[in-house]
Amino acid sequence: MATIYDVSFLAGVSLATVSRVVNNTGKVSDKTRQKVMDAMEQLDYRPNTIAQSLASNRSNSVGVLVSQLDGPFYGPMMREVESVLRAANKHVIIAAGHSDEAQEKDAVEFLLSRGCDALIVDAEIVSNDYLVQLCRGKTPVVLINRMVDGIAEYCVHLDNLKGGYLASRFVLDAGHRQVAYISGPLFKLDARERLQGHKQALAEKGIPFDEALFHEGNFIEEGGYEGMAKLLDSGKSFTAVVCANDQMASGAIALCLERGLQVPEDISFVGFDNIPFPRYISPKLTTVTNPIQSMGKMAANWVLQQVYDCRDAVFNHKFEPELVVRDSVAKLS
Amino acid sequence: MATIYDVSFLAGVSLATVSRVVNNTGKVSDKTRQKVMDAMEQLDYRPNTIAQSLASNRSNSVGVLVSQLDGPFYGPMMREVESVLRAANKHVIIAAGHSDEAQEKDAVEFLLSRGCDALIVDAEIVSNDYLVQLCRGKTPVVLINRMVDGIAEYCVHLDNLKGGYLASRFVLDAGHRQVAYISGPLFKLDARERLQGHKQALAEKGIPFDEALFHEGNFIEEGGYEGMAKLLDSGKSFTAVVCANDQMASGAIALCLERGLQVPEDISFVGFDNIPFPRYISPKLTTVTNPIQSMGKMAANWVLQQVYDCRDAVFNHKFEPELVVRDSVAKLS
DNA sequence: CTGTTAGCGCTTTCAC
DNA sequence: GTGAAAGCGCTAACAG
Repeated sequence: MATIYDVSFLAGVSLATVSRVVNNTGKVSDKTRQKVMDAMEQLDYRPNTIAQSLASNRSNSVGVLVSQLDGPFYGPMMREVESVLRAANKHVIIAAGHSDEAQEKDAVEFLLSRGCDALIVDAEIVSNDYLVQLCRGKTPVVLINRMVDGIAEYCVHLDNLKGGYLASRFVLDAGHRQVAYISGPLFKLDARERLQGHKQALAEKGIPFDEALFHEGNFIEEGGYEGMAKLLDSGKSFTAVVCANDQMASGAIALCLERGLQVPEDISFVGFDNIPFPRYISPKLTTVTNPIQSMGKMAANWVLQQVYDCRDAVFNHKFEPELVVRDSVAKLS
Repeated sequence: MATIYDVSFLAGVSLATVSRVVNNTGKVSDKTRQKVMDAMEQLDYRPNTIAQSLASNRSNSVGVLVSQLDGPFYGPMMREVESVLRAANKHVIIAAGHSDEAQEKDAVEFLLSRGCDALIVDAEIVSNDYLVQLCRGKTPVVLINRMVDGIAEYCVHLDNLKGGYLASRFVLDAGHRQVAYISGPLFKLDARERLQGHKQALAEKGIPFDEALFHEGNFIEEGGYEGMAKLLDSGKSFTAVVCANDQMASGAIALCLERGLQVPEDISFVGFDNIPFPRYISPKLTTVTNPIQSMGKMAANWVLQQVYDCRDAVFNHKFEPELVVRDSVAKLS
């Protein structure tokens, strides 16, 4: 692999000049530039980015921490992040936290020690204090899917409460009065917020929240499936189920179909997230959008702006969910 | 940020000694080691990985190229890759090729110039020649989902032909004789191989391949949906559809349900890949497994072994698909 | 077992 | 406009 020395020698100029044309910085005469370009071409020179990083104290890489790499949720977000960042020639280093505190912290350390110029973090477990500390650190950080007091300016998040409210409100407006709720794991903030939205919608209609119609799931299909079984077996009657995400809704619907229940004739369903798949199942799932792609893009652009001062986007902190009405809720009234 | 100098000064030892304890290489007396450890602790020293890389000519990072970051397919693979590699303290740098030749090449360049110690590549478009060239290069490469003559030892792939055969064979054995086929885009090798398996199964039963019952889709839901519409509208009759992946099968089934067709009573379906979601739709999709996770894990382990000489796994090149029988195929005979 | 000493390949003042 | 030279923080002979 040719080095900058080889190029400077071949072109008959100094190191500094080669560096200038490589980085397109400083003034270089056209003639010199051409000589350098030719030499680079001839040697198939490509800068050693490691050396660049060491010398310039910039790694040109940004670390992304998500809780999982699989599943329908983070893929679309990462897609946007990668796409924005690579267009700007920045590297994306990924790490997964797997919803485990030690792993999350470990991943952050890992990314930090890698010398990432910035971090995009979707942390589920670590404490607010830890995040505050992190944001106060030297490396710029943007937090996705989380709103932490005191560092709100680094947070990009969805109004989950409103989303939960919209979902439940829709079911209620359709005339349902006995509404079950399959929640995400309550150690996750978004799960708590969505539940809170549900309770708020209930309260507005003067319906008391009934613990017997509540199940704490895990945000994946299995959890919805099991939760639904529990709910059904409890003997409590209900005509609709609000699920804290689409994956659990799918699992729950699957169980209903297995037991010969019609959706939405016998039981209505609402989901959350608007992931791609449920559009293709029957009945099409009514749900609430979660603009995770936009959030990913926003985070990436913010990094670009803050760290590499390219572009200048307005930083939108709070994203609004919207109801997507499809076919899984029956009108009762 | 403390440097190795600070540590060596505080501990009263040389740079080399500090380096030795950091890397756990060479012999260091317990007493000295302890002094160094204390100093590191006290200074909250963390090695600068960029400098390490430059000096050791190793980046401790491996590049992963996939065609997309979203979708149900690559997530599980990346999950395994990340998990294996991070456990070994290696960084995972990702890039997406988006099924575009320029972008794929670009991504490879990108990863290479980053000084990745190895590459795990799922390239769909670039030519075999390009890949041969790449594999002959200095950086070790493992190719996923592709079998290229001459560099077979670097390939990890699925026997797609067999998979296609299994799917069609099952439908045929169930008594279906008019079988439509919704293919993946034929510029992709796996799509071609699966189709070939289909044709082989057909041939075994003495059934001629009928162009009118064939649709070239795009491996995503929309393609299945549209292909199904085309097939249905063509007026040709058929009792089963073999889809080259589950996503298209889902789209196709969705269209059937919209049109009031029963699955599998009116039309039977088989998919391919065994992605998580379709297990939760109705009817549960009969499909063929694609052990993409195992392939990811295998690739990562190979890298570990080859590049970092840890572990010693047997390198399994060819993975076998298996039929998963669920409820989407009706028995006709 | 420990220290000395060159670099790794590039950026970046500071002169000229 | 261009060049000289001093590092960036660490590894890896080599010597002792």
